[in-house]
Amino acid sequence: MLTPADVLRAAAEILDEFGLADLSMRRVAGALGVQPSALYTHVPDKQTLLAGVADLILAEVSEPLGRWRPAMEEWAGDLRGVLLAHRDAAELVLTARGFGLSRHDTTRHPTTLLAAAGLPPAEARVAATTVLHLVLGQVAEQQARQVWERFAGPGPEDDPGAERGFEIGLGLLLDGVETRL
Amino acid sequence: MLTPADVLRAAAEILDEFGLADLSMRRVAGALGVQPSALYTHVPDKQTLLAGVADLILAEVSEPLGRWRPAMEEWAGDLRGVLLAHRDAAELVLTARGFGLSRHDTTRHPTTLLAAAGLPPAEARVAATTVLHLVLGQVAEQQARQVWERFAGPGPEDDPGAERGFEIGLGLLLDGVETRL
DNA sequence: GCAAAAACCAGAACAGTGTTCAGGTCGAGG
DNA sequence: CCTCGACCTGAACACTGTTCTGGTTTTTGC
Repeated sequence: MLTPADVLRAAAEILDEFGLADLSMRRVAGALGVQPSALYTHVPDKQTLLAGVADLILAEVSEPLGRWRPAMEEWAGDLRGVLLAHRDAAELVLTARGFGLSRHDTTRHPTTLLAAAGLPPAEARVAATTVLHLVLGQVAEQQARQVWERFAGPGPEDDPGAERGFEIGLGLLLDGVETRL
Repeated sequence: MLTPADVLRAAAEILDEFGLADLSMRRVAGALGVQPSALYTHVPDKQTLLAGVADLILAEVSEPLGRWRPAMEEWAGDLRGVLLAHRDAAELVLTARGFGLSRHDTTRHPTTLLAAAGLPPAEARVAATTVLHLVLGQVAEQQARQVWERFAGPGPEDDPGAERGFEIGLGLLLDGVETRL
């Protein structure tokens, strides 16, 4: 017998192994040894399935405490690491947020972190989502390059310039936050 | 007789009118009074078509000059306005950048702007792409909400909070740039 | 001017997609 | 016991992007 959690897990494994483009309902069904139509007893449609997988991934990022700046740096770095650890994760999260049926409130923790540091609530919320967009944008671009390199690339070079760029961009934004305190 | 520009224009019109989800090759062909297979004489595949439409949209944003900060604010605001003027434009540009076959170098102008202001070239490039990601992320989220509101929403409320959030986020980032000068 | 080549388009087809629907099987509740 | 509901199969629908065969038209080379 199948459960919604089984379907989610199977979809997440297919995502990691074959990527978002090859994540079809038929493939998920095949991995579970079942007919495609059987999935719809546990999942309303593909969009909510994808949103569930996105939430599953986002649940992996930790919620560090302490002084606001190192905590924010750690949170952003952890988010980046989690996204990079799953194939096409950034694009998935972006589109899942687009569907609007993601249960995971990604900006909750960083918002409280910045608000506790003394930033006005409205600015804290905006700053948190800005950090999120920065990370999502950078990782999406990096993973898109990885897709392209899967066709013609020589090997999986880790591209340290990407991490350096991430740190610089995040530093700029957090410096801007610091002027507001 | 058809030209590649005709196909691009038709695709752009369908995007504005029906959205990215309904932008199919068959629909573009239908709008041009032609069979779907006829498109492939002028366009190699759908991905490059979408990239071309994205470039068409991005070509609309102006390249203001002058003191770096107001110029950056104007550029970012113009980019946001152009993206908001075309349905699903943010998602389109994000995925088109993902394909990597977009001819338009979106960050060229803001990078030179910041470099001319005295920012080190590496930081200038990163800061420019960070602003781009900020705008793309915010607009993508806003347009995703618009898609959802097309089903259940009462009317197209313009949501001034989104523009306010954009200004705050951009201000934070540019303040961070200012500390680097 | 004429033959050869290229460009252009129609129509059918292929393999695949998400989703729905009519049956059938099986375990739990009244 | 027997019904009801959950669960799954298998077939089907309406699409999608793309390719191939063929025919027509235009351009090119001599």
